[in-house]
Amino acid sequence: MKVIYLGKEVELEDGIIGFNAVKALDPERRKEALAFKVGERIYDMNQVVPEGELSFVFPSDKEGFEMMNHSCSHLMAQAIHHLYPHAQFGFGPAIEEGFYYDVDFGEEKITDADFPAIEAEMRKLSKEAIPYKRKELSIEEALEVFKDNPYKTEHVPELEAPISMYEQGDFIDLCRGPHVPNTSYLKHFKLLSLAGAYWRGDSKNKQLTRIYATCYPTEEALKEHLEVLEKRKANDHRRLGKELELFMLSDYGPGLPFFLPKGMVIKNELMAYWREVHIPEGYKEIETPTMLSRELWEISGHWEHYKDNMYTTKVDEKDFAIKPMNCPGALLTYKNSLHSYKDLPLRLGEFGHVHRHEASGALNGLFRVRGFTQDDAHILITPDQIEDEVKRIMSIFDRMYSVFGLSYYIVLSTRPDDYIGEKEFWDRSEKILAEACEHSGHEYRINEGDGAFYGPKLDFKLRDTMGRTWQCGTIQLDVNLPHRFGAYYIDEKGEKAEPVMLHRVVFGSVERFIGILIENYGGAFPTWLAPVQVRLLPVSPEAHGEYGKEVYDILMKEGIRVELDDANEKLGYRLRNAVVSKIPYSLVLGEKEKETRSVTYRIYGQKDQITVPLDEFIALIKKAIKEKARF
RNA sequence: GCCGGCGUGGCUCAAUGGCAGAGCAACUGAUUUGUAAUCAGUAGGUUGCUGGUUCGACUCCGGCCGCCGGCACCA
Repeated sequence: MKVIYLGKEVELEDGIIGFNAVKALDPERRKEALAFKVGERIYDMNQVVPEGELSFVFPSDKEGFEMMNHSCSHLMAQAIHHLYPHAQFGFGPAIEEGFYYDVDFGEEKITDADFPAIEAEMRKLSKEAIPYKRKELSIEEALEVFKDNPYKTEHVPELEAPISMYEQGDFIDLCRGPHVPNTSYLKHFKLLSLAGAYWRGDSKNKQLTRIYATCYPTEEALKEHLEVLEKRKANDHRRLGKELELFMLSDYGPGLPFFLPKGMVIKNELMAYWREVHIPEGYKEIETPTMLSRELWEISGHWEHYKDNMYTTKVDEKDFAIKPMNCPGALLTYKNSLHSYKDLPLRLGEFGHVHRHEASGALNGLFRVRGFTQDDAHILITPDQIEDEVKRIMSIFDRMYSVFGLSYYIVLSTRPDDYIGEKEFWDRSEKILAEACEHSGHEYRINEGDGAFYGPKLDFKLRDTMGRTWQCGTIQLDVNLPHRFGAYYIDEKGEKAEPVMLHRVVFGSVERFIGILIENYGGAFPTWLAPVQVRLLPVSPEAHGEYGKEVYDILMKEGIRVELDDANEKLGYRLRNAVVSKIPYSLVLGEKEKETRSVTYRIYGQKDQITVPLDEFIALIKKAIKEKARF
């Protein structure tokens, strides 16, 4: 039999299994190979090698890592099976940085204090080098094997026969495979956390206990990963927000962030930047009320569909709701005057402070809050302006995200089952959005059927320190709301026509975006965003404090955010404070500087001391601010 | 909302049934400082709230609130 190996044709005996193939082709690494791959499919080492392009999977490969973790989830399940014989197993897949298994422990309560015992049992089983044996059964046979497990019993009939199983000693599990040859390949693992997870992700179902864990090829790699997890915590925006006094949260208003003076600087700078970009793009800024009457929310449909998430109140026997979205208000402003097709696109921007009663368990720092500011805009266009407008918006997104050095991916959500409007409108819009994604040069995915009932949408996802992704920007097409509000424009023929509305946000929630930025910069903001841009440090406050005050006044007048630290402390101490506060520029002012009207600056994260005339420093920092450069 | 964990001075953490403590920060004084922590002193807590068990509760138990990790949610 001939196979292609490393681009060359090689001869292997017919019916050879993976173990023997690696022995023949790559004898040095034969003990490391976890599996072999022919074409796109991965096989266990004891399976017969079919014809095609052959390669081997090693622990260092992405596929190898995934396999190890998948096999490790079976190992963990076997250990749990030994310690908790009544435990029933749901699903246990590999995930990006490890694996989990959903387990029904019945009446038994499990806490992370039980982890060491499970790990110990896993280690014992690992030493026994129990082989993973693949079996293929009919549906009836599989149901017989799992007759006591309601979860597998539910799952088996949904699969196509033959049903593959993997048996390791006294434990058997339903599984597509492939797996590492035996449990001794898994030595460096750790159980990480415990969580409740609904069976099949449906909150109507029973909640199982999910155990998250991870497995690495070597002890060093595992250690390294655990260190990464620790380091990520140091960049957590909640921690940095507290340390740097950017924002706070109070028990008096869960999910309702307070912006402290330093955080407010960032928020204001972001809004200023937003205007700087949008006004020349033809956006007009509006402001609509925070609270509007029930009748309005009935027209928009929110009263019926979104009431559980709205804060409502009764005034003079009349129901009001605090806005969870800005669209109805924006449409009222649109309807305030008559519009011709010549007015379109009409771009109405608004920093709208909305409130939504999110589930208590969903709240998370600035990422998920109950009150937040959307950098919203509602754009009213004719149906044939969709393409052009979407492209314009995407170029704004690209421009703005790149200023922050943020990478993102796009998700296109298409027509759901319960859509409204013409199917043709949907097809055309989806095509336009998909093309826009392709031209953007960014990674994009399609979420089939996940669009809103009123139109397809593009979501822009940014990643946080912990590797979680958060929706920030979005572009949504909407044919519903303009219709419900009876919005129209006069077309070329002098007839009334219904506009299409685009909802779009770049930051999404300014609060969430700030959270992402805090983590992205590790709290060390570029000069233009830094709450304090310059800290002045007179060498001796007594001798040089006067010059310090002079420089302070000059920089203040130039609009630079400056602080003077003339505390009665050594220079080293005050410099350290400036560094810990992550201030971009620390300026040392001593005898030399005083005499020559100069400053000696040191940039955050660098050790160089550079002395320049004061005027020159002002010019260089202003340039950095103007260009939104880091320094 | 659900599962599990957690809640101690402004911050980070200790004390596990027996007198609530440390470091940092704050304040006072000395020192007058040249690139990541000068020294000494002072003050600061009804241990999230609430009910119970106990001679005695930060510690054990119940309820509530909040936070954290997930799940669900995010038209």
